[in-house]
Amino acid sequence: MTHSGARDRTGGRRPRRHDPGRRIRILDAALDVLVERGMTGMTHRHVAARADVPLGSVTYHFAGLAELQAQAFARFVELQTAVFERLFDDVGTREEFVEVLVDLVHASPARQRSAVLGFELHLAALRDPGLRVLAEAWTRSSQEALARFVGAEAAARLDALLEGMIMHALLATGPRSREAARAAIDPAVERPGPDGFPRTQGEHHVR
Amino acid sequence: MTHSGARDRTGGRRPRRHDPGRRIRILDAALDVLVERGMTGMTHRHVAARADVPLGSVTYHFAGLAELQAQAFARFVELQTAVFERLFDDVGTREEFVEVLVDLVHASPARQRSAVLGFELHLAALRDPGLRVLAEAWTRSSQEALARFVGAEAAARLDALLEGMIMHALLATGPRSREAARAAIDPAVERPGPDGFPRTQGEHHVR
Amino acid sequence: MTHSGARDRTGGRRPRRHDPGRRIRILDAALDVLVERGMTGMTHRHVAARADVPLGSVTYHFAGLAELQAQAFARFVELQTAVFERLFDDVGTREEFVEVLVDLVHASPARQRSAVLGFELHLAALRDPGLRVLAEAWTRSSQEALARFVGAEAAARLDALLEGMIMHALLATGPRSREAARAAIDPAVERPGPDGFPRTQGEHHVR
Amino acid sequence: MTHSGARDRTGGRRPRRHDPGRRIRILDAALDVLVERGMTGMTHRHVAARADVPLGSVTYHFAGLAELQAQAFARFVELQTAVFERLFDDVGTREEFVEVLVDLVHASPARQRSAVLGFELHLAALRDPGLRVLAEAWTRSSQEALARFVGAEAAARLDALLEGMIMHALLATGPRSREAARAAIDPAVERPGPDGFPRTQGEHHVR
DNA sequence: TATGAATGAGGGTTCATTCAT
DNA sequence: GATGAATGAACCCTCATTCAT
Repeated sequence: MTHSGARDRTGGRRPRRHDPGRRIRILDAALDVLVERGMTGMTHRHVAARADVPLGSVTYHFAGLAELQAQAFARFVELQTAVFERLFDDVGTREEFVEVLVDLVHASPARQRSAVLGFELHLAALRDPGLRVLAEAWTRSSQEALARFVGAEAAARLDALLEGMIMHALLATGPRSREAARAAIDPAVERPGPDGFPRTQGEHHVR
Repeated sequence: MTHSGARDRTGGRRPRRHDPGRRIRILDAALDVLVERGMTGMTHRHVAARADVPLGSVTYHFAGLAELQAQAFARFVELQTAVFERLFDDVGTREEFVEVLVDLVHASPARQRSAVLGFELHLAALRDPGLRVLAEAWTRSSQEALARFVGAEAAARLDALLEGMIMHALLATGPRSREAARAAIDPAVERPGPDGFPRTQGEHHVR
Repeated sequence: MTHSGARDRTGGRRPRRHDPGRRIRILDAALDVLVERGMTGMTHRHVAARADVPLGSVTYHFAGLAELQAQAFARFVELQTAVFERLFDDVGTREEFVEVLVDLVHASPARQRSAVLGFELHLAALRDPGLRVLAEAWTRSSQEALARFVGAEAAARLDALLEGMIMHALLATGPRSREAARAAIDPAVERPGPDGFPRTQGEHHVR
Repeated sequence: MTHSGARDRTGGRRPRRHDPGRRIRILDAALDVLVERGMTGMTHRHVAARADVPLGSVTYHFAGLAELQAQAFARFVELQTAVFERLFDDVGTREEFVEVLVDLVHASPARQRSAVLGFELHLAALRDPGLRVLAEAWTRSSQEALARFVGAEAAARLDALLEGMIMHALLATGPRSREAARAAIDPAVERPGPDGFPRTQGEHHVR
């Protein structure tokens, strides 16, 4: 098995001559499949069916399954980074910051989707170095977004706490109370120093 | 063509000796495979090869792949619960408790293994209600172990934090510093009340 | 494949030491399975499940699947011959004879069962000479039973007609009218000669 | 282990040329297998071997074994209907008609083949409603062909008689005498009415 | 004696991938 | 450029049969 010329796993978009939307549609379909059936179910055929394109179209646009997966994860990280950034756009006070984080761990369908994809990425990255850079990029961007409001170390801690809480929330049968979530998150958010809140203003152009 | 149009299957030739304990060995092999190749690689063949038994032996002992997976996860939860319990056997002070938790998030190979299995279980449970009860049992037993030293709510928070940190540690390329880990964990462990530490003494026989 | 010592396909009952009923129960279960799932479904396991005996019990009492099938068919022929004989026990007149035959082609559940088994035997016998003697025995006994009332040639014709009608009746969706059946059968039954009806009296001890 | 934990299937190497007509060849091979090995032997692998195509080719062209069987039976009915029609093309008199029918029950190899297929279809249809319509179509077309020469009720009777005789002929060890067959068939064919023979003239374009 | 354990063949099916069109 | 046909590996699973108990 020669890996059949997949570039560096995330690059190399290849054809794109016309109908450029099709490539994106396939990637989004791949993420849908990933959410619903897991890595095990991520096959050319399932993706093609989901994207409503012929089977050949998937193999045509992507050099192999591994590349399709890598690019799908890349798209996920890209989209998710933007979403995560925007999440804090209206945050002005510490209370608002905490409130957004509490929302974060509550499993709306959209949240659920991205959480599942994130965990799939994490697990896949454990065994595929090519995906590892994506996972790290995602973690870094998350922590950078948090670091607009708390210190770097606190951001890392907070990120870990949120990740664990989200995982627990995913599996919880009954809806978790916001109060419990807030009680967990609030202490992990630093009190604002004399320099106000948020800590750092300005540049948060991720990537 | 033989004497009849009947199914011409000829039976096996060399049945191996009676081998009690084979079931368990298959389950352990299944967990090994799960760690190394993920859910995607968890096939009858890989498991059989890992356990060094014929393919038919795996299908003989387990009614289907789903049952093999479920029982493998069940064995993981059972083993891990005991391990987790024992982790705190020698803990007498708050400092020792924190130290054990810091160890926990540092990725020794054994830790890494159980962490990966735990995350795989979490993800699999999302799509399989039958596994959900196992995942919940695992979470509950973890939190109960922690709750010997901190309150129930704190235990839940601590568990989430640890889970997130372990996942981050799994993916981190360089080794994390113990100090950073301690700085994250320590504040999440309640100060002992007037009733000393640990909170609850005595019986922690997990069943 | 050496046929593993099956006697002459129909003989050789083998153990019968105690619980002699079990062997019969297995054969009857085999016929049940044959009716419901066809030759394709006639497996040791299905038969064992149907007879409610352990799998090993089936392989123990029968030297191989072919022998089980052969003996099951033998039992069918034996039972069916007796049933067919008895069918005409109360027949005294030509009209009664025709009426019994009309009943015969009407698919009561019991009829349906034996018809299916008969056709399965026919088809299986095409490819297995060992079964062919059974099929011939069955045909012969049927025609002999009929020949108590009509001539030998007429019996053969009548038998063929009945067989074809039964097959058609099996597949017919709606219930066939008795009149149509009688209209087909009646002309195929000879008018009684001056020697009365039935033609031959006495010995019909089928063995 | 390669670059990833992904499914490590390597694709095929030497796709053969585009081969229209392969579908049909597979269906014909399936019928051959059905004749020789019965329903029990009708497997993807046997059919593939018979058609001299790779296993994957059979599963590619047919969504499942059931569909392969259904389409094979459909092809049989289609072909056989045409053959049966043509059988009577040169029939002008009642005697010729009877003679053709007598031929019919005599087991030439080609006859044998279609007879076996027909009986297999009958039996399979008993357990598969999807095949039932095919069996009915076949029966109907047979009777319609006969009904060109005799009345509808007589056609049904004649069809049943022929079917039974063919089955008996299939199993008979020695060749049956034509006279016996004629003696059975002739009385079942109506005497031509005043309108001559055949009853209906002209167009017998089946479908 | 009777039965569960064990095994390798083979069952239907899905799949990544290649190639001709 | 884009796609269906084609293929062989591997998938899960069932099976007849043998053997130890």
